Formats: sequence, C-alpha cells, structure tokens
Amino acid sequence: MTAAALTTPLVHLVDDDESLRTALTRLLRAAGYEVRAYASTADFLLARQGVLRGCLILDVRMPGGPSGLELQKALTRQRETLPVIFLTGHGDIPMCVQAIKDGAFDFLTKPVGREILLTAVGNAFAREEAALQASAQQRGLTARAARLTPTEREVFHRVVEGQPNKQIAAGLGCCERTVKAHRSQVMAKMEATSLADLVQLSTRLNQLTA
Amino acid sequence: MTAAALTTPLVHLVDDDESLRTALTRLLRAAGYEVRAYASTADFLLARQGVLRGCLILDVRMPGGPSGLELQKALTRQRETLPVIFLTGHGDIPMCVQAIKDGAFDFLTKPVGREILLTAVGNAFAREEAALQASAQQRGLTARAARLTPTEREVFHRVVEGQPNKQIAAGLGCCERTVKAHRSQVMAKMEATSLADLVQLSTRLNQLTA
DNA sequence: TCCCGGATTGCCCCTGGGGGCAATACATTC
DNA sequence: GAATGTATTGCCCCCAGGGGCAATCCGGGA
Repeated sequence: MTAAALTTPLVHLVDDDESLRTALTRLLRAAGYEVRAYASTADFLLARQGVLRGCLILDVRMPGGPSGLELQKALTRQRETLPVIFLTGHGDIPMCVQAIKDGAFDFLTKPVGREILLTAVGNAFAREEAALQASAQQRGLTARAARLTPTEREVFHRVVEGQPNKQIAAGLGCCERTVKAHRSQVMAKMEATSLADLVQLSTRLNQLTA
Repeated sequence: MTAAALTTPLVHLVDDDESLRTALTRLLRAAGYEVRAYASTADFLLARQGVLRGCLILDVRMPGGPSGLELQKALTRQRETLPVIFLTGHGDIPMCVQAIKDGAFDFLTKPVGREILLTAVGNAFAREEAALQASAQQRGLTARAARLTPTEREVFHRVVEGQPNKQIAAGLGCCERTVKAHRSQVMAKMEATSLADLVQLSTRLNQLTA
C-alpha cells in the first residue's frame, strides 16, 4: 500500500566498536531490517550514493574524522531528513540537548537494551514513512509549480493575493484578456478546480518553502 | 511595541533547594527579571491564578509531590505553552530525552553557569514573545469566526471548499439569493477583502485547531 | 396584540471571471 | 524564406458573484 512498505527498511549503523556493530547488525537483521554498518562517519560518507533513505544510528564521538554530531548537522544542511538515532557510551546531557535541538530523533546510551533500540528504530521508521507520504504530495505540487512560466508564476502570485484581473493587467503592463489566458494556464498546470483550491495549493507551496 | 515588552518578564522558579532558590533569584533579578520562587510543584500549583505567563525553571525531581516532568506534562495537557527549562543535579540522559520530547525548552545541569542560565532564559522569552505575537493574530481570527451564525459557518466552509453558490444552495436546501446574503455576511464578519483572502483566513483557522 | 430585528426570497442590474475564435507579433526551427 | 509554435490581444458571449430593494415570515419582547 505505502511506498515505504515496498522496500525493506534500511538502517545505517555507524560505530567504531566492531563487536557492537556485529551485535547490533545481528539484532536488527533478526528484526527484519536491512543493515549497513560503517566504522566511521567518513566510511559512511564514502559509501553514500545519491539520496539517502532509511534511518541512521550514530555514535556521537568516533576517533578521527567528523563526530556524529557534525555529521548530523551536515546532513541537515543538505536537507537530508532521515531520522538520526544517537547511541553513545560517553554522552553527557548538554550534548544530548544539543543533538535533539538539532533534530535528532532519539538519543540512547550504551549499553542499549534490545527493546529500547528496536522501539526507537521502529518509531523512527514510522515517522519517516509519514514524512515520506507527506512530502510525496508536496513533490507533486512543486513539480506542477515548476511547469509555470515566469509570467504565469507572477499571475499566480497576484491571483492568490486576491487582485482582480484588471489590476493584475495594470501591474504587468498587459491587457486583461492576456491575464485571463495566463490565469487559465495557471489553473490547468496547477490542476486546480477552483480559485479556493488554487489558494490552498499556494499555501501548501509556501509552507514547503518556509 | 510588543505585548510582552509591556510587562516585566516573569520567571517561575521551582526547586526544593532553598540556597539555590536564593542564589538564582538574585541572579535573575539582577538580569532584570521578575522572579517567583516555589519550594515544590505543589506550591507552584497552589499559587497559580488564571493564565500563566513567563517561563518556568523546574527541577526534575523534588521530594514529595509531583515531579517536574509530571508538572510539565500536566501543563501541556492544559494547553499552557509557557517554556519550561529543566534544571537538575541528578538528571540522566533518558530523562533528558523524555523531557525534551515532551516539549521542554531546555535541560540544564547543576551547577549551572551564570551565562548558560541567562542565555537559556533569554531564548525562552524570545520564543515566548514570538509565540504570543503569533497567537494574538489567531485570537483575533477566532473572535471573528465566533461571530458567525451556524448557517454562515456552513456557507463559509463550503465556499472555502470551492463550491459555487448554486451547489451550496442545493446543499442547504435554500435558494441561491440566500446563499449570497450569507456569503456577504461571512465576508463582512471575517473582514476578508476577497475570496482568496477568505480562503487564507480559513487555512489559518484550521491550523489553529489542529 | 403590535412592533422590531433577523432570516429568507424574488427581481433586477452590474461587474468580473472563463473561454471560444481569429488576427497579430515574435522566436525558433527546418 | 517558409513553417511551426507561443504569446498577446481584441471581440464577443455566457455565466457566476455582489448587491440594492422590497416583500414575506418568524421569534421575542413591550
């Protein structure tokens, strides 16, 4: 039914402790997840190809290379929204607060209980799936908006602001009939069934940008 | 200019350690805040009158009575959105994660540095002021919406959905002229200048409810 | 009972949006 | 240079929305 359900949930596991990687990999695979393990953030970045998917379990500090916190910040800057679960043996509270303020999904401490980890990962995928479904609609919306010509975009904007055709024509320095033509193009390309519909589409577009 | 700036920022300080209450009270007063200190969550609740304002500094656990975490949850349930800063000497990471997931603004550890605390409180008030300004507009909106009669509300809803007058009339079992009358009442009461405007007001109203 | 305010409706008119059709203008391609 | 495509515009028609005016109806209050 859902897109996420069509693929095996993928867990990226980044930790410099090999025995822990082995143990968690086994645990997660037994729970039905596909697991890819990395010994460092650098390894993770090297192996990365294209758009990331799944969820990320990350130790906060690892010898050499960027720390887990830094990796998370970098991913956020790159608009990668996959959920990050921190896992650490030497975490303190300020670090934990920082990570969560930066958008971490959870912050666990070693040794982590089996149930705790699986619950966190399960919740992370639940959120991820919801986010994917929401953003799928948004992508369709931006795709439609991308098909607008610059003039149509301008008309779109003014229509949503409530300007009547006459005023739009004056603003664009063209005649009213032209505005009407653009306007119907906008309605068609945005697949809006009414003005009210169009305004609501615009609102969602703006929320996406913000 | 702003509402929050008209009153002295008020800090509620809840901690069972009297010497710490004294010290932080002095520190915060020196920084220009009005401070009310309580020895327990029960004291805080007893002293509470009407709508709360300001920000709340809260120890996580206190002997007897509800814990700080419980107080925070209760306030959230009561739709009190004032920012909560936790301050604790015995906090652990799971507790910290829980508090922040429940909406805490920050989570500090004792002994807390002067700068750290003042920064946290300052940020809390900044967020609070922004939230107040946003909700002031929303209140005006809901006040206007409250003046609609049930029929007008129904018409409002259908108009925003993009239904034409004829269809609305059929739905309500009345004639089209009546719908027009209600419609202009809706525009007037909601103080909307155009259909686009009305739709946007409706969107904001729905966001408020959600 | 009579009056008042609000809701409902019919009648009529005006304005604004939607769009078909055709001519024109400009750019791009073959 | 001819052909094709796109944008612009004028002309005209239709319909939907906005609203003034007056009649009607109804629930409350004096």
